[in-house]
Amino acid sequence: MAMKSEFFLKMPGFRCDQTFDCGQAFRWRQQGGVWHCVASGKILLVREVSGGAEVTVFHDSSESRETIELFLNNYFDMGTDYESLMAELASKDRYMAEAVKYGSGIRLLRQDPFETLISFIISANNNIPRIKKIIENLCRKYGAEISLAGNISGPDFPEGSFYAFPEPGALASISEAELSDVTHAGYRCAYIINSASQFISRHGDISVPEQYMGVGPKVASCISLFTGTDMKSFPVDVWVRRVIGELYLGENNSKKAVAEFGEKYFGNLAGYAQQYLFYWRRNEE
DNA sequence: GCCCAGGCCAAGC
DNA sequence: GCTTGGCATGGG
Repeated sequence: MAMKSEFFLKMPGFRCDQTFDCGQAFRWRQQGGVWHCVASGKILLVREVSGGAEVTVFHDSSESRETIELFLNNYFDMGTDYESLMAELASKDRYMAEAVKYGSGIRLLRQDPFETLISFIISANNNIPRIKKIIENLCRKYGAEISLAGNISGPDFPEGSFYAFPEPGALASISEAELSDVTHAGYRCAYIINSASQFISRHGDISVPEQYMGVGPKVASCISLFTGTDMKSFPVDVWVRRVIGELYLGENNSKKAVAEFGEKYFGNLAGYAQQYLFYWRRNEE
C-alpha cells in the first residue's frame, strides 16, 4: 500500500518522554529528536516544540483527511481538557499536587483494542523492556510491513522497517511452539493465541476484558483504561499499591483495598490519577 | 544461585 | 469466597 504524509497536529502541553515511556504503550521509540511508532497501521512521528509537541502522520493514501483527523484526535485524547483535569486532581491533596506537577505532560493514549489486549496479556508478570521486545518480535514476524512509497525521508525520519501490529487472524492460527520460538513470550503464548481467536469470534468486543484468557483484574483494567473504554479504571500493580499504601492507606494496602480506594477517592478521574501516581512513584529517586 | 517484573490460573481450603 | 504455588523468560 502506498503511504503519503499528510496530516499534522499540534498538542499543547504534551511531553513525549512522559507519555510514551510511562508503561501505557510499548511501541514508541526515540530516534534523534523524534519519537515514532506504528499505530493502527499508520506511522506517527512526534517531536517536541516549545509549549508542547507536533505530530506528523504517514498514512495510506486511501484514508481521507477527516478519517486521519478523527483518528489522531481520538488516539491522543485531544477531547480531554488536561488543564482543568490536572487542577482538579492537584486540589485533592498535596501528594496529588506533586504527582500531577511531576507528570504534567502525560496524555493518556486511546489505543487499538486488539493491540492493547495482546500487549497487556504479555505484560503480566513481566518487565517493560522485555514486554517491548516481545511485542517487537511479534510485529516483525506476524505484522504487515508498511512500505513507504517513493522517497519519504529526511534528517528527522527514523531509519528501519515499520510493521503494523498483527491482525487477530494472524495470531489465532499459529502454534504455541512457533509463537514461543519467535517471541519468547513463554507461558503467555497460549493466552495470546486463545485470546486472538476469541477476539475474532466476539467481533472485537472488549467491553468485558476478563472474558479473555490471560486477562485478570489488573490487565483488564489496563485494557479498559488504555483503549479509552473506561477512564475510571484504576489498575493496581506493585507501584500503585506501594504509593497508595505509603500515602493514604498505611498497612491496609491489599490490592482490593487499594483498588476500592482509588475508584472512590478519584471518581471519574481515577484512571488519570493512577497514571500520574504510577509515573511519579516509579520514576522518583 | 537469588529476586523481580504493570499477574493469571488452577487447585486447595 | 480467599490463599497458595507454579509458571517462561531475561535482567540485575
